[in-house]
Amino acid sequence: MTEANESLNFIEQIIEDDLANGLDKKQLRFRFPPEPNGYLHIGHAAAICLNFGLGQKHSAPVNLRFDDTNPSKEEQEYVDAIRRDIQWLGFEWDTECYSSDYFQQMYDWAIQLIKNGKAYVDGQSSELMAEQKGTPTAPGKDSPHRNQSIEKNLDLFERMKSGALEEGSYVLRAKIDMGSTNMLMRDPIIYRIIKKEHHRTGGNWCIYPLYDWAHGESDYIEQISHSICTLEFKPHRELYDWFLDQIYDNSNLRPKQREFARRNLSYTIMSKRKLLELVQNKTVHGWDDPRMPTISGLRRRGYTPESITKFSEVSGISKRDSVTDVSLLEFCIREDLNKTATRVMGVLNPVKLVLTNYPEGKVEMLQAVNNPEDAASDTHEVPFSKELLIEREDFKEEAGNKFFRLTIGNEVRLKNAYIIQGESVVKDASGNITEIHCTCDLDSKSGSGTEASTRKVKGTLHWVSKQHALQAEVRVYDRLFLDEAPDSHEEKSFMDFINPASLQVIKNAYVEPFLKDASVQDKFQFQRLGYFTLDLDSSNQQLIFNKTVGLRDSWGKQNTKSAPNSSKPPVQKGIDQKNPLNEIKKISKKYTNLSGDKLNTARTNIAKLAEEVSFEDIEPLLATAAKKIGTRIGVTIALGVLLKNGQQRTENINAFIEKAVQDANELLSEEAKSIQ
RNA sequence: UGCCCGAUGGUGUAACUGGCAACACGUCUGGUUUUGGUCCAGAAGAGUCUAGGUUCGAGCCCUAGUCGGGCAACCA
Repeated sequence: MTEANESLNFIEQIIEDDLANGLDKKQLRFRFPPEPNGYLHIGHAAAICLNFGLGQKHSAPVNLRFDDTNPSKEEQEYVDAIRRDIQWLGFEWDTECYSSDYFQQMYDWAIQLIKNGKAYVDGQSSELMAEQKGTPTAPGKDSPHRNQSIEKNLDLFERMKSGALEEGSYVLRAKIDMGSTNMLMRDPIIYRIIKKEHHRTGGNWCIYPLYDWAHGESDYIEQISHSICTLEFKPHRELYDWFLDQIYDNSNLRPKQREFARRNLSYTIMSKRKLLELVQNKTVHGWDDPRMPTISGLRRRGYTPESITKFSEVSGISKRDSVTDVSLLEFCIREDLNKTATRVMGVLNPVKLVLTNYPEGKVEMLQAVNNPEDAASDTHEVPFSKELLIEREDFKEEAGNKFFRLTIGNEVRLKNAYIIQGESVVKDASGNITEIHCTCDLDSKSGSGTEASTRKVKGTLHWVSKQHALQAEVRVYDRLFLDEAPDSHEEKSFMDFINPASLQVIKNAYVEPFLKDASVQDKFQFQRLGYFTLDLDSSNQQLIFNKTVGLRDSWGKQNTKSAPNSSKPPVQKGIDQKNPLNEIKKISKKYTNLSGDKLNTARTNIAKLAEEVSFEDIEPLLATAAKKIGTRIGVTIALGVLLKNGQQRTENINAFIEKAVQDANELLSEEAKSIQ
């Protein structure tokens, strides 16, 4: 069961309450109900972790149910992708279900509804029905077919089912209340005719139930105790319950629907429809493009299941709409990969470095620790030679002393190797550096234990041996959108905010030969750069890495001038509240909650602030409601200061003080007496 | 001019169900470090949308308002 003081989110609380009120914990059962019309994304991960997490916590089964009631949008490809993603996240479902498996049962219940006079067939146009539906502020009008005979309804419904009627010509509607304040209760449609192959039932049916009819009834059939969905379904709950009322049998468990807020991530979108658009218009290369917020995109990018479940955990569950900063997700993957990723060296933007005093043709194999965070980790060998490649940004001919890298005349350490000193550069005709010449302190080899090897130098650079390095392609990703909430702008489309530089392909990066045998999805830390994952486009001939996420970079941060992805400066929203009167009010409001030192401090602060206010400021506060003790005390203290500074006593003041003196609150009356 | 949700540091969540607002991310210092990473130590940052009310005491309860979101698909 739960730990004593662990705080529960409101969904867990509801379950605890139900259990406390007599629900048998053996009856707990949850479900995750995706529609197979797209890939799962990081927002779904929240729902997956919630439902499966609840299952784990209570040892209760969780069904995976495909909500496949609309054959015009759903495909087997999506079913497969969804199954794969959930399994990859590490969750196991109890039963794999399909709403389509219940079509017959739902149909039978629909007949029952008709026979009970609770449903009717309507043959009006959708335009006409929409018109009759009214608006949120105006009630609807009854359909002319609302009261036609049960026999006629049965007959028409049978003809809908048999395929005798045209697609779109007739629907079955529940007979509820066209005047309801809830639009969903205004005789909602239960069945429509769709003459299209279904991915599971093929051509068996040409009528398909709508969400509201299918979902709750599926929950009931599966005996789901808690049907958890997102907030936009809140108004559906009334209908969910109404439908259940029609078919519910006392001997069964009655599911309940509860809603939580969907999770949004900054700088991306979470709508399956819009993600599909990105795929179809080729903005990205597919649902699993590493820039996509899909589970499969994140996986390909290099995110681990642990990082995603951790993200869901720390993000929490609530009922208010919010946008979680993508930096939290990045923190989660760095945290995981820091502990697990093998450290290697790779140079993305190479420049040649020659060690002038290192013997021509000599090759040394140096030892590199695989992961300093893991004491049990092994080492691997890295070849070292006279000609190396280093990162172009790691060298400047001259630089200030804040630059901890290579300059002419300065010493730096080559990671796992020697300390070197910059001597000279070779440039091409246009002045670009083509070679950097250095001398190497041959006594300073890492791990040799010599005095030279333990010398402190200002910086450490990563490098690869030019003749041994493997050429590799590296794909560097930036956020897909330039706006924090790209689909929140009414006047603009999310497409207007596409980041044109979201993908940078580096064709000629060089990595150490150790990576020759890396397999797809292997994750590495390229030291000083970030975490990289071998992409599935790799072959024996060509290594291709995805940059999963960079290392935290306090140096880069100082140097980038407010690029689009730098956070905005803190807003000084308190500035106009800093006026002394407001401060006094603020402090006063809480005055009676304080005691001891805090009380004294508050009193001193009010008195100090009072020096800066005039009686005109204070005067309106003399009328403060009797109950606002704190404010009255604050006013009294301030008044004391003003009087001391020569403020004339007025009738108002005297009346205020007199009333305060007589107040039951001691703090107040004492304060008032002192200035009486 | 309807109904239903929601409102706590920059962001996301807490607050033992009414007892002097906590955690994480982010930001900023300092220390350690053969990764400007990690790790360690510390700091700044909200008085809980507003106004009334109930209470000895309100972020939690009540009332009204403000702001944000949802609701008029034969989508889910």
